[in-house]
Amino acid sequence: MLAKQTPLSKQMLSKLLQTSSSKPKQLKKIHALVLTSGLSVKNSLLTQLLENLILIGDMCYARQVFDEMHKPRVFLWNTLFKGYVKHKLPFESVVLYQKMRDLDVRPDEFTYPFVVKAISQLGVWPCGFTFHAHVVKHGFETLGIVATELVMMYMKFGELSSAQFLFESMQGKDLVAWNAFIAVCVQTGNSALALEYYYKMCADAVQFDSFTVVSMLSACGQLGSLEIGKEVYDRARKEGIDCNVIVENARLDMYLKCGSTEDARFLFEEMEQRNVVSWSTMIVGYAMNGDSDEALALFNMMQREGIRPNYVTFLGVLSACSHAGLVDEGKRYFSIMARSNDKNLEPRKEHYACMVDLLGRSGLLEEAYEFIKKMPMEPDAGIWGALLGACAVHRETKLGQEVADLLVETAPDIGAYQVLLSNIYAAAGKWDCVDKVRSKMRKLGTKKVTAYSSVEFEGKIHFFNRGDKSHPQTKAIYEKLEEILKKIRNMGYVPQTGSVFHDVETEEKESSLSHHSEKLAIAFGLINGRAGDPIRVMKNLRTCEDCHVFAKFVSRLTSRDIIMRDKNRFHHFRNGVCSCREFW
DNA sequence: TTAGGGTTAG
Repeated sequence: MLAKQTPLSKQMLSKLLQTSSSKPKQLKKIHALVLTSGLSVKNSLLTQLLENLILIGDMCYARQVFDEMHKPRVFLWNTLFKGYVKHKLPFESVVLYQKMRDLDVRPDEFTYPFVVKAISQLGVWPCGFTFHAHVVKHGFETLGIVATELVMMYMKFGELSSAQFLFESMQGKDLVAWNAFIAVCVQTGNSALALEYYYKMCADAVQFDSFTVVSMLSACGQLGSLEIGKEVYDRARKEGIDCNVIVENARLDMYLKCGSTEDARFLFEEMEQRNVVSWSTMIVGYAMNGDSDEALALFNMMQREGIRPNYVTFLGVLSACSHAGLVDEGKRYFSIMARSNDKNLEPRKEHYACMVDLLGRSGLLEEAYEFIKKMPMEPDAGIWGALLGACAVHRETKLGQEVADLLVETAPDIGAYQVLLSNIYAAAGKWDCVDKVRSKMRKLGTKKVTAYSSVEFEGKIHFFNRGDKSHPQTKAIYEKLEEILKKIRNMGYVPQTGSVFHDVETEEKESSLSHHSEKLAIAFGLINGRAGDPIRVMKNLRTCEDCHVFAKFVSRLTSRDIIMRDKNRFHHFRNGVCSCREFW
């Protein structure tokens, strides 16, 4: 198709570029033709080639082509920045920016949105500060789009107050700026702040749209606020906001994250349009809520309906197998992925982590270890963490220690792993080793996350820490707790002081065990909620064994369902039994 | 001829 020696006209080359836009080999040949064509319009052809290369993601080649250009204009620099952002190559962006400065090319209003986003991706805080200064120097700070990117950058760096300050001082914020801020709050785990700004937005009479609704539903899912979530959606409906499949998927997810599989299923059946995200959300949600049978049934139904699963769907399927201890099924699904010709279904690290979790939970620790060794990619902290978790469950001190040593190399500052290791030692009664881990954590300044639980009541979320006495109803809560403890002790409840899953916090005296955040939250729920309604408790960390036993007894004593979401999964307590069947 | 916002997983 490509003539070898005859020089081609610009039009022909341009046409060729259009038709070979996604064929790397062809692009290379055309590139050579452009260079030897002797045409005076090389830059416009190279621009076209550059765009094609960015499209197919060959950023190295794109950079090479860019470097061959004669004095590229700013928009070309911007095009390359855009490519780096798209393909998440922030470091290359910074290098390019430096080159731009060296060559005295003035960035324009379009440059900074890309560059600031690149810095967000890079995640190096001092860099963010420096780039903000550059933006100010070039006078682009007041530009809405740049300011929005800056706000998002600060938020992603965890600089909440700076982000808020910047956002507040933005003049003439439009809907997109509000949505961006609310979305980034949710993405960074600051859902309560997102809620606050949603109310502010309403107070400022800014009309929200479907983007706002999605972020809010997502925030409510994170917070476990079923009431607020329903309220936001109803309001959106009343105001005539278009509730497309993305909104409905977000609503599905909100229901599932609040532990209401009934609401989710009802909606799922009613939905006019369902895509792979809808199905995956349901499967993942069922797995999270401990209904593995339903998750797998849905997966089969999905295939019968000819919906192609994606890698998230398989994460849900594998996690369903893991929570139900279905080792053989898990292996079978994993091999379906491994054998698939679909490049998108190749098992990723997360799938390997799921398999390690599945094997490990079922006590097949050696097999899990072997599985890791045979992985085609370098195991990361998540993989070792899964094995360490399994070692904790099965009190495998020796392997646990080995894994912990490896983990310290991969992820030295993740407190959760240190806590797991110390739990392993504690369960084995090796208190001297426990002390060693603890003092190491202190020395390294490893932060442990403070545990808290929350309950939503009348559109407000009530938070509790361990031994919390700040709630207005403190007196009543503690009295209720004492009353229940007395009653369930008579039913046979014994505090589980030597729990495997005890967090650093549970290491305190037994008296503090009885004041764990989830117990306070349950007591609060018993005082305030309507009889017959389930009590929904959300916990930011994994729940401890004692609270698990406690909740079982309370559900039997009071005939109320307790739905507790911890960091990993749900526990639905009913009449003394937990849906997790002790498998967590 | 370019720029800011949304759903599943982590």
